[in-house]
Amino acid sequence: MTEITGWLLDVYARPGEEGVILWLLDETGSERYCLRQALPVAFHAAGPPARLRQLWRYLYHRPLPVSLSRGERRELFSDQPLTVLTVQVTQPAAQPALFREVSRAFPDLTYFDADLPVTLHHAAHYGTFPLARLHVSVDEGGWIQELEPLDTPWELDPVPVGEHLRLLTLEPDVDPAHAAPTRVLARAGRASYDLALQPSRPLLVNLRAILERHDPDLLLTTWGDTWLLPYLIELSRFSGLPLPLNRDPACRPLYRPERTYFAYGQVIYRGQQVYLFGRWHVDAHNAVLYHDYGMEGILELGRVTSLPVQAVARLSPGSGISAMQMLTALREGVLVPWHKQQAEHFKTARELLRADQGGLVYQPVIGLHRDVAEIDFISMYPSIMARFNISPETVLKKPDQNNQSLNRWGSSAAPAIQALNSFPPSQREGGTGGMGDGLVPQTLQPLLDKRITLKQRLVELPAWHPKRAAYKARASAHKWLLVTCFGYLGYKNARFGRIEAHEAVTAFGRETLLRAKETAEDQGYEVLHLYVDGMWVRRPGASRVADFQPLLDEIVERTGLPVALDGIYRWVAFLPSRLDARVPVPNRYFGVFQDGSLKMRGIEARRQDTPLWIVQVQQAMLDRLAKARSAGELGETLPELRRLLRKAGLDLRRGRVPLASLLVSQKLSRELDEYRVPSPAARAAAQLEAVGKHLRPGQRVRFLYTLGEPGVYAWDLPDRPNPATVDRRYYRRLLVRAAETVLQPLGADEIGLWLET
DNA sequence: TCCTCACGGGG
DNA sequence: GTGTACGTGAGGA
Repeated sequence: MTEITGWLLDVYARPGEEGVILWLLDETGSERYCLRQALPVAFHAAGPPARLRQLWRYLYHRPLPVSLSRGERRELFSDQPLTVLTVQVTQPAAQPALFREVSRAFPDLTYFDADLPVTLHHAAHYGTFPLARLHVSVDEGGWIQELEPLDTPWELDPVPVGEHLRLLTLEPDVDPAHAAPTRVLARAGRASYDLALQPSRPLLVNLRAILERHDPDLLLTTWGDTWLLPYLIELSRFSGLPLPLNRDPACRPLYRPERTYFAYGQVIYRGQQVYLFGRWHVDAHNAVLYHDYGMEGILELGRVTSLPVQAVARLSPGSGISAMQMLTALREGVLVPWHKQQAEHFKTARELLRADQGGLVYQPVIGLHRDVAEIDFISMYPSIMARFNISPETVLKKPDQNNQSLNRWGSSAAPAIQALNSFPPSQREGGTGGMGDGLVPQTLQPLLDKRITLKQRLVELPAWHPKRAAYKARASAHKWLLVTCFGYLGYKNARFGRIEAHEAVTAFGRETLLRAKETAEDQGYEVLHLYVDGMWVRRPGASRVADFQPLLDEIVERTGLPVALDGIYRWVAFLPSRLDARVPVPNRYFGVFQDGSLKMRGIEARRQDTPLWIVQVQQAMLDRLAKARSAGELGETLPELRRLLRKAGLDLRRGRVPLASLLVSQKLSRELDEYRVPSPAARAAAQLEAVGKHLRPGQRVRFLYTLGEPGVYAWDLPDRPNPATVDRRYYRRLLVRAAETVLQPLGADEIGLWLET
């Protein structure tokens, strides 16, 4: 028997084999072990007893060894235990095919635990997760006989794998979507190799030598999913020269096709993916939010979701939160439904009318305000779910029927909302994440706790501290999980979703914000604006953090939810609608905090489709405003802003603005033939289509506005655009518009005239 | 004036 | 392997 202590890299099932494969990195960092372990994987079927007996006979006579048993299980939405037929296999890799067959032969039965990733079974069974510290006992045949996890996903400072994790980066010299790469740069530790792509023989020989010499645990590429790995694999196949991208020789790289889907209110494109076995492949350009939280965030997501690192890198946070909920269910012995078969409860017409209210949004007081404090609820919706135990299975439980007091929403409000008034938040029990909580709050609570601790650490650590960046990335990864968790409640295909729970959360949110508003008004504040989970308040004489502390404390007392002072503005400007200057809009504003930092929302500089040059000019103007010590000094900045703008106008006229800074980048929302009105982005995409470059919905297209038809020039066309064709008047309009946004609150008008000489 | 299309928010 | 809100602004018919 061999004893090994180390970090878990991966768990997966090999076709045709018993149990699962585990890759372990030992604690000295010198060895990688490929081990095997038994893992029983089971799914359950429920239905009429006669049909279950038929299924039993059907499975009994099949060649694949399965063990069948009858039993009772808990189903989330029912108080009664459910009788199920449990089908267990010893070859986890065989389960998907077996289940497909069964569900086709017996489509009338209800299935549970049927389509879970094998890592979830392993996590639920053994308490594992990627990069978990494990102690294992291994027999002579390489089978794990005992496994003991030495930490949990909730460890704030797990023993760092750090330098032990060997990294190889591969990077082509140019973006393959725009030009044909000629070289690829490989780096491992201090070594770096510049390899020519042609001729291919030495390329493959060298790459193979590099892979064998460094034996990386992580292959970090740019465009590795969408181009480099498929290219190399094809090259290797064609030439017959082996290229050991996988560490596990028994497996071949796994391809997943490109796809386009709709989520978060927009079309999202995810390129083709290449998964490796025995080592991780992450393509920084095809990974979700890589720019936001990087590898550190991906590893954190792996730890808390227990999904494989290669998967979390490419999955939306929605699947992460979904995996966590399934894990909670598995551990609690609650059945995980196959797909989502939970229909919304029938609604009366009146209920439909009030349904689907979102967050509370006020119209701000237009104009410039000084000494305004912004108070935000921390992770408001997740906090509400945890605090008030809102979960798909708890939300329809009848509240105390004796209490018939009318609430703000009238008598048609959902029971959960009545419960809100029956139980003032500050007195209500529960929501502690302990036993007896709903599935969703139980899943959320440790996440909320960990995120808050991470953020506390960030406040305590000095700016130079080396751990800061990692904490920041991890906190950011958590943020996304928490944000999507709320949306997932209302998603019709979520396994553990229910629209009523979603509505209950927003109802609690509105009530919470209203209580905060009342609290502020009771303390003599003027409330300038409310937005979903934030509040802007002002009171003469209150301008320091300590002045607002009593208000914060009282809000926590009255709502039961955590709040934070986002900051105190020296001044903040709420902008009017462009279409009607008398109408305020809820989310267009900018301001400067007391520490001199800027905050802006909804203006040009925040938009992804604003040309870089426009962003830079607007940002420069805002930076200048931020230098004013007080709102009173803002007027004095006008001459300098005027100079800035004139110079920008002159740069444009004289052709001194780099074309690349004038590029607009927009996402295609549909296939080209589906446009009823061809948008500029669609016209640019059509130009690319004409030269054989097809773009899918969700992909970005970069273009310039040009004179004449079709009015745009796609940046990725083979020929460089002629600078003389740039539509300068159009860019001038964009410039004036962006300047107006900034200057409007200062009372400056006729901005266009500033550009005349 | 109406229609279509693209973007943001969270921290 | 997944969140089909909702409002604003821009541009063209």
